Amino acid sequence: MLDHGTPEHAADDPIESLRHRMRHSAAHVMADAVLQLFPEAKVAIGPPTADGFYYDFEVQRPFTPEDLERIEALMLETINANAPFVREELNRDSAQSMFSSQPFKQEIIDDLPDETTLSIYRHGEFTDLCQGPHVASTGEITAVKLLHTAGAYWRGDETRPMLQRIYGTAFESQDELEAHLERLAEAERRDHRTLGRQLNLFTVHDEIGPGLIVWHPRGGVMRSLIEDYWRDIHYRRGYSIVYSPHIGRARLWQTSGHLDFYRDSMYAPMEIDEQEYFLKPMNCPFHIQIYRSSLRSYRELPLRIAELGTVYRYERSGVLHGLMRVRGFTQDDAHIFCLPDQVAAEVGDVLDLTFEIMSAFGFEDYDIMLSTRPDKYVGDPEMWDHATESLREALVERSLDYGIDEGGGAFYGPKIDIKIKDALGREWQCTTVQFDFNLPERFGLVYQDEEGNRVQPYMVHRAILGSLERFFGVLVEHYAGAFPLWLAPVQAVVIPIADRHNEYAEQVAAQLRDAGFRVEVDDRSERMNQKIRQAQLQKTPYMLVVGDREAEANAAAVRTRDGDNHGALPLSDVQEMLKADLAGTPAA
RNA sequence: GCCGAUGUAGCUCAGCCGGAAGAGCAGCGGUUUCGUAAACCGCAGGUCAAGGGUUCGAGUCCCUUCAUCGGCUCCA
Repeated sequence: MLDHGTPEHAADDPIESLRHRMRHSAAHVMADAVLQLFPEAKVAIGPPTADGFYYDFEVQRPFTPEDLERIEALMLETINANAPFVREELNRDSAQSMFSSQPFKQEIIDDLPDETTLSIYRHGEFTDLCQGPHVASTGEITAVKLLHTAGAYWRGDETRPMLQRIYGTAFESQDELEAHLERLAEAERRDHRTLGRQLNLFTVHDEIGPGLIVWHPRGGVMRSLIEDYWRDIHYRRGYSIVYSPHIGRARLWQTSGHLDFYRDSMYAPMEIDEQEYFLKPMNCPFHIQIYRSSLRSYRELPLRIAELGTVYRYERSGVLHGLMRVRGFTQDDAHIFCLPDQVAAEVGDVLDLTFEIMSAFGFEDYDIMLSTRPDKYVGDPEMWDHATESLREALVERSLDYGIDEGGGAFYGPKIDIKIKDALGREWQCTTVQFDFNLPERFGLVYQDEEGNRVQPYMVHRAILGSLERFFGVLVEHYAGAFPLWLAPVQAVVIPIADRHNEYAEQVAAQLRDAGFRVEVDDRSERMNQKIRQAQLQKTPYMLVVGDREAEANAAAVRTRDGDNHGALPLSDVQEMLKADLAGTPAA
């Protein structure tokens, strides 16, 4: 097999480097086991990945869970045999004959540049084309586990054969492996699709259609809190907030180029008065029409037009995933039209805004990527350079670490993508800041400069949360459904101990509601224990237990969802406690 | 779209070799009025995803479609 390059950080970190070699070696041992059980199997590639390894095979029938058990058992035998990994270099001809029965290996050999030194690694009876590196012997694969199987195209190309991939992972100790499996289990417990149902936040329905979300009252409260905060901060940062329709005539999408280049992702047109209309897959053309609604002066720029714009895109059925990948979603979209000498400051402002917003939602770790001009591009190369420089400048000015994806920009402009890291360290793509040299040209955007010349403005497209649906999904998983007080759909539930306390419970709730809190009363004829359990399961931040003693004292016994019982507090103190909890949040 | 798995009550799931559709939770009715994570009794609830086929007989076997899940590819 082929090494696809050791990640640079792996070489620096001894543990990562060991894991990398161990997993790579485990992939060999797995292929060995598969060939013993399925001698007719054709092997493809089997690299280590960020947290494990896989190997792709072409086999007569897909692997079953029982197959995985047998393969894993055989792997353990090989590991126990502690067979050394032996590297050998060889020339192209002997490699070809060695792998004469392995067509994928032959293709790999054929595609390698002539000057490449071919090498193989052996352990026991098994030999694989491979650059290495590996551990010294199979016994050094300390803790290994096969996880699941999946289909995967040969070389990721859907016109090539579908292979069967087996995923597994390996660690330097059994403890580390178990910790990893525990992280996977924790991720499953946090799954926003499960929590979304349990906490009654949203659902998807067969009857409505795949990838289309309905937000329930509790999810709806949270969404409006997010939107309110978003609007407020955008107004304060000099954005104008607009609204645009969900459909537009074919001509608009013709001009924008979407019909030529994006049609596969658009919902089919509807015909009205012999005119074709399309559901919008993007908001840009509408914002551009706003820009074009008058002749713009340089004095008006920068013009920042923002919208929580709902778009519809046809996503292939196999890629839909809860809220993370849907067909109808709302982008927190904005388009900034500006002068050349405003570009750097505008980009910087977007970055600052991003970090402020993300931090409000508890995200503090980022992975930033700058993508530069690809081979095929539109627009003036000088404007490209200026734009790319301004992106870089904004990053450097803020001393931000960032990677560079050379040539990874869109055909219409360079961009910065920001991934946020959640509580489990998983990365989510949300924020994107992209220059666009295509649409201003297509729509003939201009402004009039000091000398009366009509000049094309710079256009920056940006979304910070990305889509409200995806961001909400990330938020659910980040907090595991235990939202901070300012976002919690129900901030406190009042729990009367017996029915005779219902009336007082309502008074408590009414007082807190007057103070602006979202409070419910659990007046079911159930025991207090049941009500507390329910509130815990709903991850309600505050439980206010009221019985005879509290009613007497105009108080409530405060329990927080971490299980702490704070005892009976006067209602005024309860309010203070909640207010203190809101300090430093957008609701403060 | 492709590979594989799955689809049974509102939810989570059992249902063996084809032979009378089940449980827990939720819901509803009643009893209970309780001090920090599940009171008790009862009732109701199903075109077994949809459509077709095989069979004396299909939740169970076969085909098609739809959806979901794990991936591939793509992406906010």
